[in-house]
Amino acid sequence: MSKDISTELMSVCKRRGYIWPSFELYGGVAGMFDYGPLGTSMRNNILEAWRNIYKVREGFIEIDSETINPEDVFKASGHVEQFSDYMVNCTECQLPFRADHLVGNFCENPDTMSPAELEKAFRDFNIKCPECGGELGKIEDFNLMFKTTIGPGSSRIGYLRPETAQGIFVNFQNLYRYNREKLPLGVIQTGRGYRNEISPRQGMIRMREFNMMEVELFVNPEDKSWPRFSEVQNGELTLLPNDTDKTVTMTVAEAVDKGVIANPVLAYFVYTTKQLLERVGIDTEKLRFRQHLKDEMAHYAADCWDAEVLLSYGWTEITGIADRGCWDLSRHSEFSGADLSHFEMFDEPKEMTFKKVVANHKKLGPAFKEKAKDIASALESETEDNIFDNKITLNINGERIVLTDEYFEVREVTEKVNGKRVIPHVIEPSYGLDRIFYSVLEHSYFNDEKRGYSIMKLVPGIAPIKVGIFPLMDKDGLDVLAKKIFADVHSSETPAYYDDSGTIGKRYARMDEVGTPWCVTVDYDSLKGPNKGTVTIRERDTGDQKRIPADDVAGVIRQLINGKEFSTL
RNA sequence: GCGAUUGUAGUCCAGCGGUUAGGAUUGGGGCUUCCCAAGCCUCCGACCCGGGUUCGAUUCCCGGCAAUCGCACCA
Repeated sequence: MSKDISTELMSVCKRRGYIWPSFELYGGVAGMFDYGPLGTSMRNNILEAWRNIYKVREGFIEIDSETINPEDVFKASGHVEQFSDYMVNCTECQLPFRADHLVGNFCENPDTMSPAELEKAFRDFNIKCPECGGELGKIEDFNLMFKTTIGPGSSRIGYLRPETAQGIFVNFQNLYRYNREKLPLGVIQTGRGYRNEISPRQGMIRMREFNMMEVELFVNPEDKSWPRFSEVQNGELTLLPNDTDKTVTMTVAEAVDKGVIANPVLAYFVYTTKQLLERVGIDTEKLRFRQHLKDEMAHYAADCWDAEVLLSYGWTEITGIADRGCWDLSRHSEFSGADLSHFEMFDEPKEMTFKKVVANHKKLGPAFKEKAKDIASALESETEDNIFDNKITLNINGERIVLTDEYFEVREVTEKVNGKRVIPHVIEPSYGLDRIFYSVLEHSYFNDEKRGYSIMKLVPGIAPIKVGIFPLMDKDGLDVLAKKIFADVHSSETPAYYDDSGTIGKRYARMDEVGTPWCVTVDYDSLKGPNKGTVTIRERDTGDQKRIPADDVAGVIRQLINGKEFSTL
């Protein structure tokens, strides 16, 4: 496939109302696109297909959180550190470098230095380009998050979220309680994310403001099975594991058994992703799952697979499916101080016998007065190991207090333990909606030499318009019947398009170009003769026509959308 | 961010230091029993933005913005 395809396709998309580059009136802004009427419909259809799988089939719960987040969230998530680098370009060879890395051998804590300090260090230590020895240019702040302030003044820093995931993590306690404190807990969210890309390229593939469909599945770290795994175990996957450079085809069960994919739940959602992409019209011949390379994987990720599709731009990531371990919840727990763990009940309570330090309140009270309460609670968290010479040394609000054994006793107790606390692990299938949208268009786009124009072979479920309805001529009562059918179809909640302009061929062509799967035409036979009361229905991809009763159009279209074969009409 | 190429109706392309800026196609209206972009008539629609040179710039020069490609970055 040549580069021209994307140019041609974007031209059709712009002309027909799928996609418009944003702000063209004012010269345009790179990496930003608006969805036109047809694009908006199709995008909603893809989103609905995704919801049908995750919300309906899997029973996950959906939320909608803020796009502007306070700085704390991204400090915890690591984005503040990870997305903010000082960069410097060599003035000779133009290669960019992390400024803090260059001064690493000369300065303490280079990552805390300001741009001015870094530039001073370049001069002081005579640091040159490590590649060619050229002079280094001026330092630039390289922040991929859009920064803003919340409220008046500039004290409260906020960022536009670079992913929707954090909105789920910061709501973990609410979600966990909503789910009645049970795992697995599947949560989904769609919405926009923002990254101030340095150099957006490849049209809709790298956007500065983009739409995501994210799933965060919280599971017990010790149980990465999945109840419906058996339903997909024989499904085939095209995989590109990170220890080889060629793709292998194997079943889901094989991938897990051979340890290619780390665990069943991850494998299940890799296959789910294939199901979704196929359903919305991705050509599975041009789909593969590539495992992240060891050094490419985030340090916390246990395993990560990207769904990649072959586009005119080359293999392009459109979905990432990662086992993020306990990283996200641990970080938010650490930064917020909140308990984000799950209480895992044992199958049967365990009797555990251990030695416990018990405070003697009767003695403590009179001896320590108002300090007694703090001392007692500190005592009870002590263990036998800290008793030396029958004494325990405590640190109460900075004061060192030594207690003899008249103030406590060590008792052997037997307690029933019902379970333990664990930090859930996160399985994250994260879908780039705009990339999927574009990929569907590219995989559906065919330049039909015979017809002399392009066809968009969208799957019916995704097509923004399901049926075009035309009177052969805009007179003689043909228009009356056509308008009635149009109203019928709309009454059955099926998007249709009425067209009475120009010649019939032109109207078919228009519908083919935007991907409408069927067209219905009212002709003179519809009004009189043996075919009275029937109309023609035409299939987009073949051009084949059948006659069906005019009254049945709405019903037939619904059947066709639901998968009935056109040839059986 | 660097380099190369480019920027004219919705789309594709032509052109020029002084033009009513040209064509094709799309789009609107009309005619035609009109089933695969048929034909005829008719109408609407553009020189990316800002400076400079010049009597005069859509055209030449500089800068910006945007696009395509390569490098880098990002995932």
